[in-house]
Amino acid sequence: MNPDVRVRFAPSPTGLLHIGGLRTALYNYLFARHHGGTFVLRIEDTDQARYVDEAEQDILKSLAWAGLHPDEGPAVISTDEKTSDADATGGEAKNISRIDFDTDIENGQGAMDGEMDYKGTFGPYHQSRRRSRYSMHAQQLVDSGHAYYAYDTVEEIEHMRERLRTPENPNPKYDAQTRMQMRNSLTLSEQDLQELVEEGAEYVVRLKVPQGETVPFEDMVRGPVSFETDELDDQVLLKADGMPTYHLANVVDDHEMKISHVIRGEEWLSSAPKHILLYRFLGWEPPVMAHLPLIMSPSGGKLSKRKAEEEGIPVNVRDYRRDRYERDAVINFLTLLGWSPGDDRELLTLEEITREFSIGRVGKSGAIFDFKKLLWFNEHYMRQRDEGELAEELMALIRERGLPGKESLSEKEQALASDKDFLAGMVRLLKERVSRLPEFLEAGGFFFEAPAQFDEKAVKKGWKEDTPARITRYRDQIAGLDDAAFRADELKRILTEMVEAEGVGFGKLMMPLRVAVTGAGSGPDLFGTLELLGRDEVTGRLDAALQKLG
RNA sequence: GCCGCGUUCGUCUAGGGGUCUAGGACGCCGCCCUUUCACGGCGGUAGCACGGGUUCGAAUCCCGUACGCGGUACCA
Repeated sequence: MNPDVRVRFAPSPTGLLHIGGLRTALYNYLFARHHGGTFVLRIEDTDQARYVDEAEQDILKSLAWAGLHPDEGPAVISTDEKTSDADATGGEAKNISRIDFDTDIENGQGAMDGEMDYKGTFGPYHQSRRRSRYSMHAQQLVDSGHAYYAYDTVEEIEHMRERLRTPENPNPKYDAQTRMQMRNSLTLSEQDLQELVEEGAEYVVRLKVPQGETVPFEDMVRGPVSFETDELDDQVLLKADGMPTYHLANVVDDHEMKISHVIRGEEWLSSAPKHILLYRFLGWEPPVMAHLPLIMSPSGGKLSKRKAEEEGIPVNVRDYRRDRYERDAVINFLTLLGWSPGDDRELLTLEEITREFSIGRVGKSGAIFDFKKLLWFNEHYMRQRDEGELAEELMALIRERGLPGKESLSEKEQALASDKDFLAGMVRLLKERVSRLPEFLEAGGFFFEAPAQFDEKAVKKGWKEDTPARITRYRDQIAGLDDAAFRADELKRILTEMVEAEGVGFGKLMMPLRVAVTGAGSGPDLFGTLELLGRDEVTGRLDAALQKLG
């Protein structure tokens, strides 16, 4: 147990939580829990232009759904959604403190104005509320000669790039070579500078990257990595709107929040040297870094929203929540996308994973999102669950979105949809045949309503001239059964007796019976289905089918 | 273009010089079970990117090539 281990998940509220983001959060969580450390959630809302209002709530809810409860960070505000609080390791909730930030409310962002609930004492956990710290440290960097003010407009920078752009160098940098040709505190005269300040000209603060240095560091996933400073550009640290860029904010916050390990996606690897430089110039000890391999789309490349959707993969965690994926399945699947316990085990609980997790066993190469495998995990965990529980979820699902392909529910459907025993019966019959909860409704539509049409192929194959007579005889037999006798085994007994007496195969009667009652040529156990439907419903459907099919 | 990172069955991976004629899982195919379809059981298919080294011996170490991915913003 190492209480000094402090990690953070630091999403930007520019959109709904991405499934790849969830994995990053998961690995941070696992690392923290494994070491008995602290899992911090920090909101990196420094990009005003891309801020999405609902994003933060979505992040909070998605993490809660996944069972990854931060020890520190913004508290979940609305609790309208059913979430499982079962934290596998029973991570005790730390005290919730109500903090009032007088100096940091300078940039109120609507609902985030004023007081806010945070867990933990290193807050505020919104970067937009920590502005004064960034400008203070930016100033410190300027004073120590490691950063400078730049007054170039975006147009001027673009002109510089255009001027210098060649086929060999398509993206000229603002660096040691070019900065002396630009308008900044390194090139402008004292007087010009003074004037600019007086007229309140917009400026940014840029990192003054030293020349000819090698920045080596040890990555927990990749081992030794190094970059040349000549390849880096003079990264903007403080934007013209006064907000810090990710690079500054992330370094300042990680230091102030005593983050010991930075575990993030590989897309950050190339900016790691800039961060190392910042730590050095600020006189701080950098945290240990770990860059996780990316999750890839089946067609290659980062699993982007567009790509994923083209390939039928849900990307937003919200999609998984909405379609009632099993939490354990998603976690199990995501865990194994880049990590393995080192042996043949694949079905692992959060508790087991937490116990055994180590960054050392994280792979180095990108992992393609194998949707079919996720489905396999989902089936596994779903089938393990209690039928009554699944029935209740189905009930909620129907209440939320009705039945597939239906505008509204009839009175009868309404009644069935709120009959837990009926739904549990459906679950029992369909459990082994569906991959996701909503599929119960798709595969079991006939439980709610008699078939409007009959599968053509099945009719052609099973409905012969002598069929109606046989169906009628069976119908009449079971119509005489009282409620207690209308049971699967009895219904089967009767049918068996009948086909044996007639000297024909079982399917001769079973098949058309299935078509008549369910409309399809295949499906769940027929006799269980008949029992669940009940005598009156079954005989009614048989009468209707006899009429329609002749 | 430049920089960085990576490369074991279609996919996720085990493997860290000999025990590898490379193991598991998903997928796919076949067989069995069976009232259909599933589930389940059994079996099968398929891989060390390529080329050089090092070594008695390389999937494992080194170099190069190819390919892939990421970065190259006043986005994160």
